[in-house]
Amino acid sequence: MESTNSNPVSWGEFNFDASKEQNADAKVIVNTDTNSQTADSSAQKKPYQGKKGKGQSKFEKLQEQVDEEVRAKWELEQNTLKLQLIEQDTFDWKLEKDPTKSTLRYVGAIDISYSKNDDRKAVAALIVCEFPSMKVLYEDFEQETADYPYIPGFLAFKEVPVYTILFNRLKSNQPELWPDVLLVDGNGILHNRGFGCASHVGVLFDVPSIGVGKTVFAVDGLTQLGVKELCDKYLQKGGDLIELVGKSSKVWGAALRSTNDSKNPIIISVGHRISLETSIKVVKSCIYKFRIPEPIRCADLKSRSLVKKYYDS
DNA sequence: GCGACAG
DNA sequence: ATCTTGTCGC
Repeated sequence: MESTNSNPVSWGEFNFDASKEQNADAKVIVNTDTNSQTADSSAQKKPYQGKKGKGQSKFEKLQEQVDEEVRAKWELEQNTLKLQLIEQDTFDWKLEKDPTKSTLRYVGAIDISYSKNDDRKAVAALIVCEFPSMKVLYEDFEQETADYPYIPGFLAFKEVPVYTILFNRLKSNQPELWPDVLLVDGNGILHNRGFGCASHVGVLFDVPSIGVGKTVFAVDGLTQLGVKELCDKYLQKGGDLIELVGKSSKVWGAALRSTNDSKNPIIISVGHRISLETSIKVVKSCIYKFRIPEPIRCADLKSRSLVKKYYDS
């Protein structure tokens, strides 16, 4: 009867079993240091390797921080999980009042902030807000030491471990607050393999999810600058939203000018079990007075203040 | 082949 | 992601 979320969750060579976390009051920090840096682990992982040549681009340097083997494994993992991806509304709630359906009630959000002194030290936060009041009903956070640096195209593999802990704790402590929809900082299907962090998290935890980014991930001809130009042109006409259509004519997401005076748009893409149309509605409804949707902003503020408190003070 | 790449 | 200074607006 636990088919919704398997526990423990495993990906790649790792296993995370947050069910071990007994001291699970929300708003209580539990330090789960899963990586004991034993000198002789069988690991062939080479995180945070130093750079090599000097003629390399930033991108090459990033890419070389994990083995070919690891990247191949990650791509396989993404392509496998992608088989479960659903890009349409698969839930029984509506944003509007509807006698035959329930109303959207819980909007979740996750975010991670990193130490300025140590790339690996971070604090992740999980927030659940009541919709549409945006009142915070639940907040939890977790310190972590990341196994890998940020690799474009593989963001999920850096962030999912700590999210797993947070979601398992939510499930065991306050299952009634399980989010109807989850906002993830990062992209959903707007990704070079069509399976960004938001989709990854959505499939893994079987929750409708939406990717909300602050910049454009270049794919299928879409670029930060190109979208920027389109937005400027479109905004002159008074619009607040443009679809992100790639050279292949595929619609990858949408750029939304979320507030009247925001210079840059936010990038919305389908995560899992939701359509782009509904994703846009949800995100718009979660904008309070800032460019970033309130739940994500709360998670961001929370994790940012804690990472400062625990690592940079 | 080269360049471009969420957080 | 993180670091910066000032500046505009409620």
